[in-house]
Parts: sequence; C-alpha cells; structure tokens
Amino acid sequence: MDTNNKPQLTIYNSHSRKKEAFKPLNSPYVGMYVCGPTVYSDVHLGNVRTFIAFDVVYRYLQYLGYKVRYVRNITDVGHLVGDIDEGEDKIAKRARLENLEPMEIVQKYTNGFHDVMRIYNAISPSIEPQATGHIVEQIEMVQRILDNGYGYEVNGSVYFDVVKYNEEYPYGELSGRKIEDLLSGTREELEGQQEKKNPLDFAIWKKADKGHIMRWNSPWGVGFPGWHLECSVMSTKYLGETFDIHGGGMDLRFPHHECEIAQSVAADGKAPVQYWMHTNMLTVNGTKMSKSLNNSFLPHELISGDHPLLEQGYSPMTTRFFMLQSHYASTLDFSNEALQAAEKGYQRLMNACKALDKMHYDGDDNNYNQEETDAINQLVDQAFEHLSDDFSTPQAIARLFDLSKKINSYNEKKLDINNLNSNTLNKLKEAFPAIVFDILGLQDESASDNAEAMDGLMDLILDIRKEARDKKDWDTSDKIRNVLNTLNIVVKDGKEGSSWGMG
RNA sequence: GGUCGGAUGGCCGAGCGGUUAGGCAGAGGUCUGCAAAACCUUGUACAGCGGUUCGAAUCCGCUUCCGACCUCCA
Repeated sequence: MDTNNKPQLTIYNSHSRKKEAFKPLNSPYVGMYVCGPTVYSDVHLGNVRTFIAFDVVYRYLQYLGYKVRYVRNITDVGHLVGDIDEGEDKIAKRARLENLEPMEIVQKYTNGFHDVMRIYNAISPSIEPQATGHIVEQIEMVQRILDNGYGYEVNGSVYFDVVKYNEEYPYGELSGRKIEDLLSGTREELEGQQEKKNPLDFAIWKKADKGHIMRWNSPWGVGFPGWHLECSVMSTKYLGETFDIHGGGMDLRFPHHECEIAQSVAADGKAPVQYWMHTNMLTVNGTKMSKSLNNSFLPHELISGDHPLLEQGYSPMTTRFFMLQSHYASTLDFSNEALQAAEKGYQRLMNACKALDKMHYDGDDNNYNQEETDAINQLVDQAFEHLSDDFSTPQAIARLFDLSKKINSYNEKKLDINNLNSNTLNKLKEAFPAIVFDILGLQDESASDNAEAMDGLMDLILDIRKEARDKKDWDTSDKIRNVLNTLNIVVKDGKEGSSWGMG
C-alpha cells in the first residue's frame, strides 16, 4: 500500500499534549519502543489491552508502508516490590516463593506472556530484549551519567541526582510535574532513604545485599540495575539516541518514563523520544484493573468464564474487538454486558467479511450508479481517515459497520452490487478485509485448519437439506438444522439459498 | 494534600462549536414453511448551575460525583 494514498497520520503526543502530524526521523524507517511486562507473574487483561493497542499501531504503520522496528522489552531484573528503592526484586521474590531459579521464573512467565500474545493475535516485536541481557550496557550508561555529573555513588549504589539534573534540564515535563511540587509532596519518613540526597532521586544501580540472588559485578561493587535504566539502555541500543515512538501504559508515565528521559538526556545529551504514546487503563466497575486490587482477570479465566465476576467465557477475538471499540487513550470499563455486546458485534463483522468475499459481481463500468459508488468510496476513505487520526479504531469500526449494512444488502439483493463500478468494488474488497484482519488484527475464529473439508461437508449437508425443503419435507430440513445447532452451527436461509456460520 | 483526567440515551462507547457516530438491548415492519440472519423505521442523551456565542454535549467559570498518578503495576 502506498503511503501517499492515505491520509496524513496524526498522533496524540502525550509529551506536548497535542495531536501532531507523524513525521518519522528517518522515513520510511520508524523506531518504536513499548514497555513490556515484568515477568514475575501472569499478565492480566489490562496488560493485554496495552499490547493490543500497540499491535494495531504497529500494524497500521506497516500498512502505511513504513518499515518499523518494534522493540518491546522483557523486564527480568530490577523491578522492585514496594517502595521504589528499598523493596525486594520482584523476580527474586517470586523465585524464593516458588523455590525456583530467578531465570526459571523469567522463562515461565515469558512463555506465558508469549502464549497470551499469540492467542490475542498480536504480532511479535522485531526485537524483544531482556534487561539481564544488557547488564554491560546498563553499567556503561550509569558510568556516562556519573561522568556527566548527574549521578552519585553511595555505599555501592548509584543514584540519579534529580535536583542537579533539573538545574540544566526540565524534569517533569512529560508528566506535567514541577520539581517543587514533587519535593514538597513526596512522602517522608520512608525507611532507608538516608542514602539519597533527595527523596526524588532514584537508583540507577543498586547494591545487592548478601541475600539478594540476582547480582552482577560492577565498578561500584556487586549489584543490579535500577528498573528505569533498562528501557533507556535498550531503546538507545536498538533504536538510537533519538527515535520515533515510545509507548506504554498511562501508569508508567511517572515516574518510569520521566526517569527514562532524564537518564537519556543525562547520559547522551539528547531527548530520546519524538512521540510519547500512553494507553489508558482497563477498569472494572470504574476502578483500575490491577493485580493488587484483586479485580484483574487472567486471559484464560476470561476465555473459560471461570471467574466469579464473569457470566460466561469470551473468546480472544471478542475481547480484542471489545478493546478496539474504545480509543486506546480512554479508560475502558469491563462488564459482562459490554462483552456480550462486543461478541455479537464481532460476529456481525465476520459475517460481513464472509459475505463480501463470496460476492459475485457482474457490473458494467459504463453503466453504474454514481451515488451508490460515491457512498461506498466515502465510507472506505473515512475509515482510513479515522485510523490516521490517532488510530481511532472505534470510529473506523463504526464505518465498518456502515459498510457491513451495505454488504449485507448487496448479499440479500436488497441493493444491487452491479450498481458499483469495478474500481469501487475492488477497493471495497481490498480495504474491508485489510482493515478487519491486517490492521485491527482480528481473526475469524470459526475458520479452522479443516476449513476446506468443513466447507465441502456443509455444502453437501445444505444441499441435502435443500432437496428436503424443495419437497416441503420440513421434518427432515428442521432436523438437519436442529442437529447442526447443537453443534453450534447456525443455518441461515436466504433468498439465494442457505448459508451457515458458527454460532 | 499535590498534579492530571473523566462524567454522553437501558448498557458499552465515539464525537469536542452548527451536520445520523457505531455496537448491543427495546419497539414496529419487511423477508421466511417456521426459525435464525439480514434489511427498513423508531424512542429516551450529553452530571448540575451560570457565562461566552447567531448557535454548546463540545469553549469559560463554579458546584457535585468518579478515577489515575504522586509507592509496584500496561
């Protein structure tokens, strides 16, 4: 697809708080970094929402013709439980609890994460670096920060000097905070803050106590890297000192992303990111879905329906569709009613895809209906305009439903497909599935590996049923339909014969 | 307490100065052997109070609720 044919992409930059035209530093190449999970336990649906949102970003950028290098990290060290610089490492804690090697924990939950991403049809990133694989680079960055005077060593730990940094550069711009407010607002009296010159400072290298099982040698003694550091290091390594898009959940905006900016600027003197994108939270009854609040669903619970808050199971594509019906930057509230509505809507979209695919056209380019043709063209164009407007999937989906109405009408001969000229029909036939499958990343869940055999079988069965119906043998025809129903196959009788779909 | 963001019809969810969002559910109709699907028609909306404007769900102010971040979370 030629980029020039599509509307100019705009992205809401949460740094400038404005929508901006997307101009890659090095078009057609685009560098995108998304903060991945900390693999100390199962990912939950809130995580999934963020990664699905960026999956669509990735897919759409590619559709527009960009060559995207998509980097999404795996955090496997440095992320602490509890207070920012004094808690236990999350991975280490889990390892202790499960009596496993830290790297076993990492492997286990990384595998689980990948499984979930596959189930929700998210494309794998181009590079998926792990923090423990970049200890050397992290040490080097700590050294650069020290060399430039923005860090200080105390007792084998190295801290980032936020106040010093703020004298030269604005700290807090991304999250809209002022350092004075932060200084006065920071909770005092936290244990073990004595090492830091200021409560705002954060660890970039942390001394490992005797009991700490994750530890590496460094110029400052045995320790491990601070959590914020890995993203700065790995984005720089794979995307350069300045790159195009950095994404992540809203809850990472402060302090994580703010610290990333400070680290990169302090180490290399450059603002690392052109466009910051933040996805909003998935909520349950209006409250953020979060592991610590015990209101989070695991993907397999959602699929099976095996959770006190769930009335039934919801398929991965129902969920994906549900999430894309809201904008990534809005909170999305999770409820059975909403999921059930999404299930039907998703089904409707899939039906339209199938109908469009089977459409027979016998039109004449010298004799077509201008109005009808314009209407289709306009809807298709609008869908792309919406996608280009900060990835507005909800609005694009609304156009898809408008088109579905048209497609169904053609299918049922309530409108005549031959009223379209061939260009428009081709455009529709190309764009509709492209948006549904390639860009939104939906899949037809009724399609199976045995699709061909299934199609043949169903053709045969429906053919037999047709013979019965022609003879007004309703007993036989209803029996076929009823038994198929019990197999979750729905038969639909239309003017042009019967069709079937998975119920 | 500080900073920021929300409140849209039965539910979800777009829109962010003038034009139908859309989906689901509801009502009526068409089609059908019946059913399903599909198509057509259709209702109740923008938290409250003021203000700006020819015109506001959309801008401004105040009020009331809710949430996020400031501790780990996508």
